[in-house]
Amino acid sequence: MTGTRGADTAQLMEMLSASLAAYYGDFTAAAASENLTASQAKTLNVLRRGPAAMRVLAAILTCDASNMTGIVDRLEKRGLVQREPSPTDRRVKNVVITTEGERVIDVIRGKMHTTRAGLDRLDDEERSTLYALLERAFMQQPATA
Amino acid sequence: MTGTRGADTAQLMEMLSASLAAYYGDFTAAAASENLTASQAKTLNVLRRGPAAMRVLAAILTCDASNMTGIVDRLEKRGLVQREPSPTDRRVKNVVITTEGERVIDVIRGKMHTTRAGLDRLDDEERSTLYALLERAFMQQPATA
DNA sequence: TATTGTTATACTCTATAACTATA
DNA sequence: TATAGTTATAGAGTATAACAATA
Repeated sequence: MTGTRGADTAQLMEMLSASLAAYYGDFTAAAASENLTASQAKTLNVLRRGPAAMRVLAAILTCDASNMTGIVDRLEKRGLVQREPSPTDRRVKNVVITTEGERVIDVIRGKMHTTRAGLDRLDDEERSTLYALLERAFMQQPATA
Repeated sequence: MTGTRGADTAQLMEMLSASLAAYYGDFTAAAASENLTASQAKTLNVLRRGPAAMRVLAAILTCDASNMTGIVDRLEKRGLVQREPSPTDRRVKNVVITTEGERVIDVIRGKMHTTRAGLDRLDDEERSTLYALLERAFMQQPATA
């Protein structure tokens, strides 16, 4: 665990790439099993924590605002989210997840068996270490939060 | 680094999700700066290590074989890859990266400033640890390699 | 004037099904 | 029969530009 092998930047980026691809594949498959695309599931995942304006959603999903219209349209058509007018700014529409939407995203999370099995191979201390290292490397960008 | 905070599965999966978004956003932006989509750049990245048949590429990129036709078409039209007939099986076409393709994917890798800066925050031992943990968690799936 | 959300447009990615040429 | 690659098709994601309503 303290060796130097496999620690140069190129190899680490390859490992990150492969790991994140595995995670993303697991997420996409779980979403597909509920007939949702990855973008739709990601949107539900964000809304799971609370309502957000269209513009805010687009910023979080790093896509153009015009894309959110279609994504939210499809989620709304399936009754997984709802558009509500903002009380404070009549230009803004807040998107709210429905009870059914919460149910579906929770099911998807529960279906990420590959990721869960992988994380289960780590003990508590290793999981804390992994969390801390990812946080250091990815969550402290100067102006990307 | 040995604390227990932030180590439960749900939080760790959130951190993975956020890390993925940061990494993928960095990669996508770098690819876009060279007028390539993420799928096109990912294909070049795979071919950087050697030729591969259409079918094999599709398996690695986890998409249907029919998708590769279009992706490789566009890369070929820009002179970044070439289709070559397999000497051993006349059904198979091997896709080979060109010198220009190698140049472009190397440029893209070099432009992943956010990811590189993040990894630079870790010292050698931390990088080795991160590599080992990711390998344990994601690279030892029973039948997904 | 600037901003929010939408529409229109064009391109890319994606899976499914059907096709061809091989094996 | 089965497999490799392609084509046709349709749905979804994506960015750009232009627009109406609101700030």
